[in-house]
Parts: sequence; structure tokens; C-alpha cells
Amino acid sequence: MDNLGDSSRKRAIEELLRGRDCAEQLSSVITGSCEKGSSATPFAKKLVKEVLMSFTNSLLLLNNNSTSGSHGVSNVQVWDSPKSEDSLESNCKSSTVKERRGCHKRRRTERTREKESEAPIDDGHQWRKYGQKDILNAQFPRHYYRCTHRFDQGCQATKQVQRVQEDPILYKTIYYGEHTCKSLANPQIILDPMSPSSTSKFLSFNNSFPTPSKQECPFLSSSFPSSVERKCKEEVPPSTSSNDYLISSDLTFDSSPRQVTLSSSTPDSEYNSVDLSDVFYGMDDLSEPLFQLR
DNA sequence: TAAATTTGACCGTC
DNA sequence: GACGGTCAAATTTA
Repeated sequence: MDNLGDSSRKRAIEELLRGRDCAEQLSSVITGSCEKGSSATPFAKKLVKEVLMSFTNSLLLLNNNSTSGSHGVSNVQVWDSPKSEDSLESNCKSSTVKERRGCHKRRRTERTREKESEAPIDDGHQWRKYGQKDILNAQFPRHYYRCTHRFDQGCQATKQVQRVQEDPILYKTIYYGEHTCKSLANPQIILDPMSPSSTSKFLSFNNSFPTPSKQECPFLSSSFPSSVERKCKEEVPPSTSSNDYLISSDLTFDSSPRQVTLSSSTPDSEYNSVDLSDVFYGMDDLSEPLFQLR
């Protein structure tokens, strides 16, 4: 993928991460429906795994070809061990809405994921900011976000975003909980089932690049210098006329070496690196033999 | 006008 | 009592 520029690589990785998240959600939906005894077939589950593996291997390849540059999305991603799953719910269950105001447990024991990136990144989910707090001994305030679908779908995912004091270029994002929502902002993957032998699969990332807003660029507030605001706006390229991708079906996955062909019809954008632990997040159940798409 | 953001207050934890 | 996380009214934005 050497012919992919940094911007193109960044864009590709972004889309792949988005697609992978979507596939994970689909997987949970299928798993859930299976548990309820519905008609989701093992074949459907297998397909989901294949989609996940496809995104993962593509990300792997892109990452292998990326430079070791210090900027872009340098993810430090850690799922803390789930020491206890004390939730806000359990803590506040018996209270009325009024009584629950500010009711919470500190989240030191909660399962978290951390990322550091040069700019607040679009992780494919829709977030609503619900608070901002100056933190003791911290130069920059912490921003609190919850999933937009907290109330309509009961999604409990939240995240905190804060600029790194030692390196203000970087933003540290800590994710709490996992998305149980089916976000409409996630891309729709459309595989053409009518052309199994065609040379390309068509992936449609409808609305995958929402217009940048403060929601995705939380640092546009007056508390940040204008240079940061400008930078943040520049991070998100203007929406292109099409977010559709052509991915060659001549896609071969082996345990080693990995061979992936990926062609994109989109213009360049930039991404430098992705931590592999991020790639494998949520892929615990992918122990089945690797597959081939031909 | 609905949705998103801001911001001071509230409240549990340490 | 300090601190951090959340709520919710007020304000802004699209």
C-alpha cells in the first residue's frame, strides 16, 4: 500500500474502524437473536466474523505499511481488567430521577479503554456532551460525553476527552462501557449478493462522514485557542461526493503472510498508525480458521 | 423549533 | 471537605 499517501491511509483506516464497529454491532444483534431462539443462522454468524476479519486484516496491513510517525492516531488502547462492573444503574436504581442527580460511583473499577490521538477522532458513534470540568492540577478541562442513544436505546457508553498536559497536541479519550446502541451514524455495509463472482465487493459508507461539528470536535469552545479550532476543523476533510469504497474481492487472508488488496475510490486523507490492540478489540471470538474471499 | 452545547449545582466517593 | 461525575436549565446552533 505504499502508493497510499498518509492522508489516504488515514481515511482508509478510519473507514475500516467504522466498518468493524458496525460489524461488531451486527454480531451482537445476531448473537442476541440466536439466544432468543430466532432464525439467525450459523452462516449469518460466520459472515459477520468474516466481515470483522476483513476489516481487521485490512487495518493490519495498513498499519504495517504506515510509518512510525508520532502524530496522527497514535492509539494507546487498554481495556482495564473488569474488576467489578459496578454501574451507575446499580448504584442509583432505587432512586427517583430527581434524587439521582449527581448520583454516581467513581469509575476506577469500571472497564475502560484509552486512546490518545492528535485530534478528537470520530469513532463512529454519536456522542452528546453533557459536562465539562476543570480537573485539579490539570491544565486543560475534561469533557464528558455520553452516547446520543442513551435514552432511546439505553446505551450506557460514555467517554471523557482531555488534552494531554505534557503534549497538548494530543487528546486523551477514555471510553467507559460499551455501546449497546445501533447507531444510525454507523456505516451501512452493502454487499451485493447477486454477484458472488464479481471482481469487487461494494461497500457503501452512507453518512460515514457526518459534517464536522462540535460534537466531534469538542475543542471548538472558547476555552481553546483559535489555532486549535482551526486545526480541528482541518482534521476532517470536506465531505466528498461519495463515501463509497470499492474493495477487491480478490481478498486473501492467511495466518501468515497476510495478503490484502484494497482499492479505494476516495480522495486522500491522512492516518499514520493504529494500535493493533485496537484492531483486535472485541475479536475474541474469532478463533475459527481464516477464510478466503474469491 | 428541535437538537446540541454550556455551565453552575448537586451528590457520591475518597 | 475536596474532588470528580452527572444533572438540568439556559443558551446557542442548525
